[in-house]
Amino acid sequence: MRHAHDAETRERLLEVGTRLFGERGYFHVTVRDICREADANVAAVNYYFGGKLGLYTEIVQALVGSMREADPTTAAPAGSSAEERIRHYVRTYVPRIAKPQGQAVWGQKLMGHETHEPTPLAPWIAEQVILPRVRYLSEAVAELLGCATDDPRVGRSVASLQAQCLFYLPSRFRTTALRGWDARVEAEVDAIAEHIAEFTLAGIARLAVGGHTGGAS
Amino acid sequence: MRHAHDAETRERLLEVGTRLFGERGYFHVTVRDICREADANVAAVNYYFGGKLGLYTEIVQALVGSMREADPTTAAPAGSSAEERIRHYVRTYVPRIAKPQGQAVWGQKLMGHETHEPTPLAPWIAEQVILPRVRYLSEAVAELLGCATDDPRVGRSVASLQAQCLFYLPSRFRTTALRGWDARVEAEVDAIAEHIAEFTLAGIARLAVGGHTGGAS
DNA sequence: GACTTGTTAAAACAGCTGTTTTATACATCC
DNA sequence: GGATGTATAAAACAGCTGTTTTAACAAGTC
Repeated sequence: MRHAHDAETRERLLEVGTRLFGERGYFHVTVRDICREADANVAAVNYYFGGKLGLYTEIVQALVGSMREADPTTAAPAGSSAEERIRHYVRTYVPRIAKPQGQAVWGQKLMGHETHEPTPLAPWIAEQVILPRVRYLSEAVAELLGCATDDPRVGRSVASLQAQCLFYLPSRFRTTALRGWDARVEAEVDAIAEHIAEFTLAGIARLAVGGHTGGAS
Repeated sequence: MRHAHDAETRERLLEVGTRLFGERGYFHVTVRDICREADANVAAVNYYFGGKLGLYTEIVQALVGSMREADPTTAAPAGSSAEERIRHYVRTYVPRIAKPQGQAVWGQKLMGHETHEPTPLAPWIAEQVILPRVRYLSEAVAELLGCATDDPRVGRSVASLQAQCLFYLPSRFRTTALRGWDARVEAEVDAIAEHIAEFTLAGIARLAVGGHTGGAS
């Protein structure tokens, strides 16, 4: 097994760590879990990464990087209308959230864990992943409403859209407590995405008609 | 020994436990934390409740009970229309979620924790709290759509509505990573509730026009 | 008095946590 | 060859976890 200048161990720790942190979140994974599955010694994590948080940091940075590359906000056809951009966002984002594949799985799941048990990296993650997304969506919504991006209706509509998408993040609760949820969602992802897009655009359209900003109507 | 302050320790454990479990979730609270704040011995939890899970169970049962009493689905004026019922639901539910007060705080927060780190009680909680709510909303939405409650559009619309409401559950992530989020939400709860109601009703209205069930358009 | 019963207190328990230490291989360079 | 540096392994570390044990205390009953 041993010796030979493998960078293999370090690599295996990253692989296994990515999967386990994604599955259970930072606090529910032990260094020993990772080392056992990676066929490495308990001390290996400290040797290569200076500690559990060091390993986690490197993993998160890699995942955030790959998530930014495949950002649904950068892939929209140039010159497309605001409505098209929103549809495109939902159509690519929802399937990625609901039944993620490859690397993206762990990135999405890890975001979910950070949501409810933030690590010291949470603020950085928010800045890297959330804010660009919010800015992009805000512009599209503001365009549809014909108002500035700091109009209260914009932020609330973006929240409504994002809330609907994130609702389909696989959650331990729905998996364990609502039998059949995961299977149904997975089978209907595309229809769900269409629903969210249609639902959201209708909501925005009504806000555009109403026009007010505060407690409208 | 039947003195007046007989049940005091037991009571204090329940009080402190409710608060701490609500704040941090089951797994992030230690028996020692509770006992320290309750001025009780470490062994007290086992003495009165048979263990940490026993204490948690009793707390959850009480909270679920109080949540069912104050259920927004039972308070709607009799004979009101489906649209009125939905508006009423959102108007009472969102403020309760976003800036909960009294006992309700911990009930809502605890639900949030169960979502991402379910305890053995999760299935029971789902059955007691989630399902009645879904059934109630499904009926109202089906009425608006003029279709059966098992129409795919119904479940998806209920999910869209519920997702928007739950989005405003105070989350550790948004509190720590998005400065100013909590304050803004708290100041604008009522406007946000109006937004969600309007947004949702518009979405449902469009689905009613479209009419299809699968990947509509 | 002794006995029981309900409650509290302190200590100890075994188990797991992240981390550190110590030792031992191997490879490379001088 | 010996020194140096890298990588692994095993053990030990101090700290915390939920739980259990043991003992003490107070009050009511005989």
